[in-house]
Parts: sequence; structure tokens; C-alpha cells
Amino acid sequence: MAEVTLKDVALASGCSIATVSRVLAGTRPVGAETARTVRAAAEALGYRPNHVARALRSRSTGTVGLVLPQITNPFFPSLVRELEHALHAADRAVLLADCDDDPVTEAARINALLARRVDALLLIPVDERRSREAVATAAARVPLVLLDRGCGPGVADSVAVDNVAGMALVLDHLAATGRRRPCFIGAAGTASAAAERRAAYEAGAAALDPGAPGRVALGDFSVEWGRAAVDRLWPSRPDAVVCANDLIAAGALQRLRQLGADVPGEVAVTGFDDIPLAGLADPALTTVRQPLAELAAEAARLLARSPAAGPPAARRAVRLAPELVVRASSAGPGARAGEAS
Amino acid sequence: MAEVTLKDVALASGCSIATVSRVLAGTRPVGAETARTVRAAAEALGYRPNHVARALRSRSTGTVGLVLPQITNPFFPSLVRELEHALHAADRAVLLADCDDDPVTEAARINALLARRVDALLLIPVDERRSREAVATAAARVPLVLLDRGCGPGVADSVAVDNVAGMALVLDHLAATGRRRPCFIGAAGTASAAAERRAAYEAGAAALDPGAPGRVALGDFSVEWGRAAVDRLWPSRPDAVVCANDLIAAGALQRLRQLGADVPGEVAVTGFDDIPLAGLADPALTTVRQPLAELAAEAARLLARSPAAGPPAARRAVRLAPELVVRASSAGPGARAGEAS
DNA sequence: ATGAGGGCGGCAAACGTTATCACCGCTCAC
DNA sequence: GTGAGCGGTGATAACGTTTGCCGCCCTCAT
Repeated sequence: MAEVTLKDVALASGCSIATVSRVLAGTRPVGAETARTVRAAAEALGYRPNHVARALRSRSTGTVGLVLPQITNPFFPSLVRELEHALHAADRAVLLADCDDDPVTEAARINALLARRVDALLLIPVDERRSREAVATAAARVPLVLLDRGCGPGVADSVAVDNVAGMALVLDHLAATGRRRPCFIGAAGTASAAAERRAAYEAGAAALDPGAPGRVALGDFSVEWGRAAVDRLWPSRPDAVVCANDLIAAGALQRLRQLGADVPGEVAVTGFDDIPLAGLADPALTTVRQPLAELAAEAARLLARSPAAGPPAARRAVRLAPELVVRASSAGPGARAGEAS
Repeated sequence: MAEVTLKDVALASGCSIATVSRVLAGTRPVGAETARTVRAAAEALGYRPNHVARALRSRSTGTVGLVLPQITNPFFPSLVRELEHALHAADRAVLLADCDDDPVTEAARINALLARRVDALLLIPVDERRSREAVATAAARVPLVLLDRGCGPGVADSVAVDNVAGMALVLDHLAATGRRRPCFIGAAGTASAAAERRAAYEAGAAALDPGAPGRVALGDFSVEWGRAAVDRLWPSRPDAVVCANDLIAAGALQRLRQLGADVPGEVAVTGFDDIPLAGLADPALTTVRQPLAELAAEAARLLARSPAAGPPAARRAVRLAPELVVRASSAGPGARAGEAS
């Protein structure tokens, strides 16, 4: 039951510790015969390498920290899943940290992870501005990749969905299905997702109808705000409600139904992110799906880069193309509610 | 920028490495004057202890593995959040592993975590039977606490909600609001949550109405099954549909509405777990809330115990009391749909 | 005065690996 | 025939801590 170490295997296979290490780690070529003997001995003794010792010596823990604002935000679990799988495939373990949507605990968690000597950090910043300092200092110590949301220019590498393209998909779809009077429920603040989606809507809607690009209401990314915004926007009778994410859309949908509006007959509703809830809403929500697996793969790839790599200008910002998922909530204006599905 | 170690601090403060270690770790009493000097030096140099070296020497990484079936299951994120917080409060980092609902990858992840020398394992087993072996061997190596679901008797300590009590709360509530012809949509299989909730329903319903304890349909814990089960059960016109979890209930609700049933006027629907979706459903779902924070705290507490602690008989199985959350989906039979809220 | 005891502090040995260096024996080319 | 080159191997020094043990000095009781 005692822990079997390299020394034991060396003893049992009649060669030196160094050789055993080389065989097992494959660091350097080693004689075929010796290799076989060593492997047999290791197997027989049930040797399991000690990652801690390895980490101490090689100065690399094979561990990456994953820091996110709130795991309970329904958009994150799917992303976390993809990240976990991508990283595990690269033999890296994931140290999870939940920030409670608070920049202060975020900084604390980052430090805790750094103290644990993570090889790299994957981070979804809580706030564009208030996360910046902690992120910047962390980025100076380990490779760091920003996910989903940005954090100011040149702070670190980042990978996210192309919000502008996504919003364009939505507007094109609405235009193609005959909607002419859209409005937008978005989120205030400078967070990249909020700002980009908002700007993209305004640009796209203006192109759609130069005369009246539709009203815009700004709150936060929540169901409650979706409900409240509908109360504000519905009186002007838009024929499409474009929402900055699925939570807002879920709230909007709920309130519209309570108000007796016919979705999608009278008004279409669209979301963004394609969280699991989107397919379950009634009517099912048309939305923009993020390429989660690709985002994760790209993030994992970026992580391989060196820590203080070059000047800030050298930061990369990867943007991946989203996909439109058309569901019942945006069926043609003539359609009656519930007709789809 | 080079890493500052105990040696540097020792040099700067004019005492030995051992003393510095003792001051910083508080292992043994040390002179007040010396302590101050050391602390000042450490502060000045920006010393940050190396957890890896510490782990190697002290044979404890301060890390626990969290293994779960599928982070995308909407019940888990809230639980993960509580666990992360509870563990962080105890200065332990969380290594996350997602099993894709597959016992084989589950075993692989457990081994990977063990190789990383986690101090303990927190595990939500994928399957009552097929997870058993991997769990048992893991439990022999480190303290292991089973969460939410059991895994056979005496395999490891476990902490979960009291499913029987929860189901009783639901049935009492339904009886009190005049429902007399309940039915149950549950999950097949031996998983503890499925089996316990099913058994509890049967016992409770039989007590409610000895003549006809209501029909039971068994599938899995999914929205799709909820929809399908309603098709099977609705023809017999129950006045309450008791679901084994919220996903099933969401599906049932959706299908019932499609069929034109009046919820809750004609038929009440209840769920279990109180996932975020429950409050968003329409009508909002009456359900049983799990005491997540308490579950997490209890799990963290149990983790402190020793590894191969005593005979299997000594395993503890903590059960915590749930809470009934009454929402619109089970308002009195006389109520019209949408009247609540 | 002297021995016992206790509070502090230092030395050095682990912990289990990987990395550096040297060495050995062989082949090949000159 | 000898030196260079090279694949394979072994000693051994790190990596940064914690910790057991010893020794110092000061105090107090005898």
C-alpha cells in the first residue's frame, strides 16, 4: 500500500532511476530491451508517477485555472464542458474558480490560482473595466486567454464569438421573413458582448430601414429585464423584438404572452447564445448559437503560447463565426402561435 | 522577476530557512522580534509560497477533485457553485472533471484526479451500479464523499437531500389543495434519486387514496420524457402530475399546454430540485428546493475525515431536509391559468 | 554554583521527480 | 590504428518546502 516510486521501479528492473524516468516520460531514446524490462516492472509494481514531484522539478503543473463570473449563468456550463474536454484531451487539469460576479473575489481567485502555480489561466472577466488590473497583472505571470468577453484592448489574448456577424444573421433573417419594425432589448455597460451586439443591431437596423432603425432599451442580461423592457417597448407595436441574449428573450417572450401578444404571428422574438433554455421556451426561441467547441479548442490552442509574449500589440483576438438557429419564435408573420413544432 | 523563495527571505532577514518557514506557516512559536523581521522581509521581497513544493513535502496538495456526470445538467451548476465556495473558504482548490454521463470516462477522470494527488474526492456518480467499482477503489485511496446520488450501500460517505421527505411535502401540498387523482412521471433505473422519489410517491399516494394510488410512468430525467409521458398519462385525466424532477415537469407542462389542458385549473404539475428553469416556466413550477448550501457545507465537513476510515459499516449517509416551493403550477383547482403572479 | 528545563533557532534530511554531465563502448572515417 | 561521433546509461544535483533533531542560552530551583 505504500507509495511506489521511481526508485522502487529502478531497483526492481535493475537499472538506474534516471533510466526509468526516461523510459516512462519518453524524454530521451532508450534501449528497446531496457524499456521493456522497465515498463514490465512499473506495471508489476503498479507504479503511478507523482505529478507533484514532477511539477516541482519541471516547473509546470499541467494545470490551468478557469475563472468565471458565475457558473450559474446558464450560458457558461456548456462552455465549461467544452473547455474541460479540450483541456483534458491535452492532459491538463482544470482548476475551477467562481467569482460570484464580483471583481474583488475575482482578483482573489486569480491570486489563489496563481499561488497554486497554474500553467495558464482561462478567464471570463466579470467586468470590462474593473477586472482589467487583476487580469493585466496575471497576464504578466502566465499565459492568459480571455473568453467570451473582452477586457480592454491589448490586455491579453482573447477568443469570442463574432457578435457583429451574429446580430447580422438575426437581422437578415428577420428582414427575409418580412419583419420591418424591429426593436432591441440589450444590456447597458461597456462589456464587449453588450456593446458589440448593441452596436451591431443599430448598424444593421439602420441599414434595414434608414428611416426608423427601431427603438432600443438597455438594461442587463436578465430575464427580469426582458420582462420589464417589453412593458416599455410593446406599446409602439414592433413586429420583431431582438434581444441581446436568451435570458432577456425568455423574459420578453413570457411578458409578451402575458400581454396577449401573438408570437410569432404578431411579433417575432430572437435571442442570442442558444442556451438550453432557448429550445424549451414556448414558442421555441430563434437564436444565435455560439460555436462552443471551436471556442474551447481555440482557447486551448492559444494557451500553448509563452507568458509575456511580445508587446501588448501582439495580442491576438480570435473571433469565431456563429450560427443562426431558427425556431418557432420567428416563424413568418402570417403563422399562428404554436403552429410550428 | 525571478521567483523569490524561502532562501531569499532567510538571507534578507538574517535568519535560517527553517525559521522563516515557521514564521510564515505558524507551525511553531517563534520570537516576536524575529517574526516581525521575517514578515517584513517577506513582504518587501514579495514572497509567495510555492504550493507545489509544499505539497510535495507535506504530502497534501490542498486540492479536492469534483467529479460530476454532466455540468450541463441544469441542476449541477448551483451545486457546483456552493461547493466551490465552501471549499475555497477552507483554502482548498477545486479540480473539476466532467464525465459526459459515461461511467468509463468517469473512471478515467477519477484516475487522472488521483494521479494529481487530490486530497479528497467529491463525486456525483454517473450510475448506481456501473460507477461502483471505480468509486470503491478511489474511496480506498482518499476521503471520498458521494453527492446527490448514492452508489450502493457502504461504498463511501454520502450526503444528499431527503427525497422521501421532499416527495411527502409535494403530496401533502396536493392533498391540502384538493387534488385527489395524482399520477407520477419518474425515472426508471436504480439511481438513488430515481428510486427513492418513485418509492416515496407510491407510498404517499397509496396513503392519500388507498383505492387508486395513481398511475406511474417511468422513463428518464429529461424534458423529452416529460412530454412523452404526458401523452401516455393525460387520457386518464389526473388532477395532478407529480414529476421526479424539474426537467420532466417542464416537458410535461409544455405538452399539457399544447394539448389544451388548463394548468393549474384542471391539473397541477410539480417538479423536484428547483432548478432556475422552474421559476421561468409558465406557469411557474411548484417544486422541491434542495438545501444546496447545506449540502455543500456538509460535504466539505465530511471531507475532513480520514481516508480508509473504519469498516464499510462506518460510512455515514447524511440526509438533509428539503423545502417546498409553491408556485403557480399548483394553485388551487378552482384557479384559472395565469391568475397567480 | 550547578543541573534541569524550556523557549528559539539552525542544520540537514527528506519528499519524488527531471536535468545536467560524464562516461562507456561501439562504429566509422581518415 | 587512432580520434571523432554517437546511442545508451548512471551519478548526482537541483526544485522549494517542512520537519526531526540537536544545541544554544537564559531562567529557575536546588
